[in-house]
Amino acid sequence: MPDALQPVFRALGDPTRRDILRLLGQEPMTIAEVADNFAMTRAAVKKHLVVLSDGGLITVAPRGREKVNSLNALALKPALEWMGWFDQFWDDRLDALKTAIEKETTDDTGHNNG
Amino acid sequence: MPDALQPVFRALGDPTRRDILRLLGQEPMTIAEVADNFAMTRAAVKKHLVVLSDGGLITVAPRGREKVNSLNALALKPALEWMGWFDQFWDDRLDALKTAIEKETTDDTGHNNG
DNA sequence: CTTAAGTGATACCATTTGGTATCTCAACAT
DNA sequence: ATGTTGAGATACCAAATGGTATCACTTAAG
Repeated sequence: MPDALQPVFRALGDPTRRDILRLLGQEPMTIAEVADNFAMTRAAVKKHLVVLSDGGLITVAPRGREKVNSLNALALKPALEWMGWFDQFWDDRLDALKTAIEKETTDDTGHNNG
Repeated sequence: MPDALQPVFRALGDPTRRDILRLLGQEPMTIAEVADNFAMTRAAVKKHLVVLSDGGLITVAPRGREKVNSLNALALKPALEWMGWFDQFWDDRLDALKTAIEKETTDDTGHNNG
């Protein structure tokens, strides 16, 4: 898959969807609850939720006749890591430091602490 | 400005534009040089470059009759910082640690969540 | 069963988007 | 001056996008 993070960036490309993510960061919500925070119909919000779900940014769980949408912030990591590639242009000194550290740890478990 | 980072996310929403950014990360290029790396016309690439420039992700400098496009990775920071808000959902333990440190200075009630 | 509430699925619309084709302008080489 | 090359500007097109309206389905409540 040449560009697996396209659905993520695609989902982040709309301000309403970014707002929805922040909203769901507070607490899981049904479609109606989410839609109550925006000046558009439930159907429109639902479309945004589909795009978000398509990008893996939210998970949807049925609760009776409702659908509870929960944030899955972990899906943001690929996009964040893609951006991380550009760190080298922000601060070369810090990048040199990281490179030096990486040379010491030839382990490939991919531990990524901040 | 309610959403100043919209142009940035908008620019990142297209895979071609993300590829262009990586490409310009190697070295500044003219429009023709950039277009030489994609299976589309110069005009199409130019449009992408306009979007990227609109998001501040690249800078354009004339050199003779050519236009040299250079990466401006610093413009990614607002988007990165927006994503940083979701760090709290990635690693609760780290967040709890940070919270604990903050509590040391405020001497709040010892309300610990498991 | 009947009714209401929450959701899913279409159909439809206006606008944006990604792309090409084409023309013109500016700069370099001869 | 002339021809060539890089780039800007338009016009144009097909497809995607964001949104509404509407209807069907499912679940909860009487």
